[in-house]
Amino acid sequence: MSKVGISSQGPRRILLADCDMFFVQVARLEDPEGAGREPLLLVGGRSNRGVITSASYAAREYGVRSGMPTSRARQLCPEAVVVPVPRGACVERSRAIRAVLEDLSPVVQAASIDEFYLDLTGTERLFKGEDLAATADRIRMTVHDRTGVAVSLGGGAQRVVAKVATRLAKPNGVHVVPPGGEAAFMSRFPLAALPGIGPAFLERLAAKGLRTAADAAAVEGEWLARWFGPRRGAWLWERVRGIDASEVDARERRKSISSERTFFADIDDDEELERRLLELSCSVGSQLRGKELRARTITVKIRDYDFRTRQAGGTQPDGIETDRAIFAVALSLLHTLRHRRNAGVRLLGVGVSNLVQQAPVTQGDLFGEQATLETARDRTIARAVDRIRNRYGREALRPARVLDRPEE
DNA sequence: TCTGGGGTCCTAGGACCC
DNA sequence: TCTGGGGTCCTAGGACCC
Repeated sequence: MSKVGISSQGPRRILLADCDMFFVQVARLEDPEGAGREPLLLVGGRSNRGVITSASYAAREYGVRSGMPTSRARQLCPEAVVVPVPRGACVERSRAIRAVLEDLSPVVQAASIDEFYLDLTGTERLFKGEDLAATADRIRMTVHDRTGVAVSLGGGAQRVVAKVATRLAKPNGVHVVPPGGEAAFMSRFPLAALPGIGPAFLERLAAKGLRTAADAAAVEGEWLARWFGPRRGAWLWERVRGIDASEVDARERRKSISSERTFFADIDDDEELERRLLELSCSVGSQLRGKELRARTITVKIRDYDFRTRQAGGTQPDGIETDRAIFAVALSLLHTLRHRRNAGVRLLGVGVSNLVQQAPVTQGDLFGEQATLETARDRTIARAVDRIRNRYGREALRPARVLDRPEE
C-alpha cells in the first residue's frame, strides 16, 4: 500500500481556488465607472520605479505580464490605463472569499491573498456522491455570488496537480484531474509550468536537455539526483509524475513580518535613511503587536543603487514588540550595512522573524529590566498608543516622540 | 525595459555544546 | 595529546511564489 496520494479512505480530494487576475478584478469592483470600464487595465506601481502587479486579459494579449516594469508595460500597450493597487479592498475581498470557502470546505489554507487550497477528503457522503468537478463548480458559483469575484478551480488528489490544473481552468472555470491520471496529465506541461521551478532551475534543466515534464519523467531518478542533488532530484522525479505528499494545512502561522520601500530616487543621506528606517520599524511594530506577537530576530535589508541587495540581522534572547526597541536594533544593523558599503540606497526594509507569543505585559520582567532592550513600561505605552490609533486613526499620534529618547 | 512588496523555503558555513 | 561526530542555533544569500 504505497501508492502516493491514496489514503485509507481513497484518493484525497484537493481543490485550489485561484482568483482570476485578482487585483484587476478588485480594482474594477471598487471603481465600476472608471477602472470597471477599461478593458486594457493594469494594476501596479505608478511611480517611476513601479512594476505591474496584475494585467487584464486583454492587456496580456499585448505581452504585458505581472512583475514587468510599468515603463515597459506602457511601451507594449500604450492605451492601457494604470491604476494603483487597491490594497485595503484586496485584503477585504480576500477575507470574504476565505469565509465563503470555509463554509463550503472542512479544510481551507490560504496560499496567498488570492489562492486557497481546499481539502474535501471525507466529504463524499456529505455531498451525496457529487463528483469533485461538480463540487468545484458549485464552489466557483457560490464564491462569485457572494463576493462578486470570479475564481477558477483546479482539482486532483495532490496539491501540485490541483495547482497545475488551475491553468486549464482559467478563466472562471474548473478542471479536475481524475485519480490515476496524474502522470499523464503532468506530462503535457513544460517544466516551467511546475510550481517551484523558476528561471534559475529552468536553465540548469535546459542544460541537460530537459524542457518538458515528459522529458524529465523519461530520466532515471539516479541521474536526476546526480545532476541536481539528491533532494532536488527526488523532488523533480516526484513532481513530474504528479506525486506530492504535502497536505493542505489550515493552521498556518505567520513566520515573518516585513515592510520595505523602494524610493522615488536613491537616498544617500544617513539622516534621511534613519527617518525612513523609523517609519518602517513603526509599521512592522504595529503589525506585530496587532497579532499579539513578539520578535526575536530583526533584519534590515538594503538594495543599493546598482540593485545589489544585502541584509543584516540580529537575534535577541527575548522577543521584542515596541517600535522603540525594533528601531534601536534596526538602527545598529543599518549602520553595519552602511559601513560595509556606503552607496546610494534604492530600497530599505525592516523585517522581523523568530516570532513568539506575547506574554502578559506585567509578567516576567522582574529580572534584567535595565539590561533588556524593552521594559514593561515601554510595552504598556506602545499598547496604549495602539489603542488610541485604533480609535482615532494613524495620525492621532505621530511616532517620533516615543523614539526620541537620548540613551541610544 | 530596468527591475514592487509581501512572503516561504533551502543551503552553507561558523559557533557552540556535549 | 594535537584533534571526532552530531545536533542546534544563527547568519547571509538566493530561489521562488503571487
